[in-house]
Amino acid sequence: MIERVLNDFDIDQIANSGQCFRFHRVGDKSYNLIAGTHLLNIQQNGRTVRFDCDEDEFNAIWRPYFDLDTDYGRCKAAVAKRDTYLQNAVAYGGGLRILRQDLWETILCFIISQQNNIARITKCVENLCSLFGETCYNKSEQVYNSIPTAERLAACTPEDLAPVRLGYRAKYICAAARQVASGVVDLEAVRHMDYAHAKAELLRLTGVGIKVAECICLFALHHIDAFPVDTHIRQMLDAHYPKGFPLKRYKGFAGVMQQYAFYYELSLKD
DNA sequence: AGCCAGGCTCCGT
DNA sequence: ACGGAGCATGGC
Repeated sequence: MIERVLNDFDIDQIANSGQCFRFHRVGDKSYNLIAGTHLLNIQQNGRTVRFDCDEDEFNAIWRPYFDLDTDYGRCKAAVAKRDTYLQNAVAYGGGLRILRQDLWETILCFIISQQNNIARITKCVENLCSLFGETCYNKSEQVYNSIPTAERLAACTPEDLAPVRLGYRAKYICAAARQVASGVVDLEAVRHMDYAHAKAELLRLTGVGIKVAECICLFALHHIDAFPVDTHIRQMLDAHYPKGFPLKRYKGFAGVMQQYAFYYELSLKD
C-alpha cells in the first residue's frame, strides 16, 4: 500500500475527464482502474491518495501513469490573468492530469470515440474487453479483462465484433488491428518518435484522423503539445477565442489547457 | 421523436 | 487539395 499527499490531483475529475474509459467507481473517491494489463484500486481522501500496490509497481506503473512528477501548478500559473474563460476552466478542473496510457488501448478507445458520446464509448470499450480481452488476475485473485490484443482483433471480421455494438467503427478496428499485428504500422517505433512523426504514423491507421491521432499523442504518448479539436472544443473556440486560441503562449503544454477546457465544457452541458 | 455525440472514409469537383 | 454525403448506434 502506497500513500502520497498530492497537489493538483482529483481522482473524480481524472476518472470523468474522458481520457480513459476504464475507471470503475467502487465508492466515495474510490475506483478500480484497468490500464493495460494492470488493475489498480485507488482511493483519495483530501490530498491523500492511496494506491493499492507495492512500491516497485507504484514507481514503474502508476507514478508515470498519473504524471505525478509534473508540477501542474506551473501550468495553471501560466494562464493569462485576463483570460477569464481559462481561469474558470482551471478553477473547475484543477485536479486533472494528463495520463500516460497504453498505446494500443488508447488507439482502440479513440477510434471508438469518434462521432460517439462518452457514455456509449464506455459501454463499447467494456463490451470489447469482456468479449475479446485477455483474462487477467492480480495478486488478490481479482479477475478482469484487458483490452484485446491487435493479434486477436486482426483475426476477427466486423461481423465477429457485432456484439460489441461498435457500429461502423467495427471495420476500422479490424483494419487497424491488422495493420498493427502485421507490423505495417510499428507501434514500438511510434513510441520513440517525436510528436510530428508519431502523429503522421498514427494517421496511417484506418479510422484514425487528425483529431484521434492528437488524442493518442496526448493521452498515451504524452506529447503534451497536442491540442485535439473535437466538437466541444470547436464550439468553445468559436465562442471564446474567435481570433484563435493562444497556442504560442502555452507552447509545450497546450494539451493541458485543452484538457481543462474540455472538462469544463462537459460540465456546462449537463 | 429527433438531435447529437471527443470524426473518418470515400468520392465528387 | 478540398468539401460534403454517408455512416451505426443509442443517450438525452
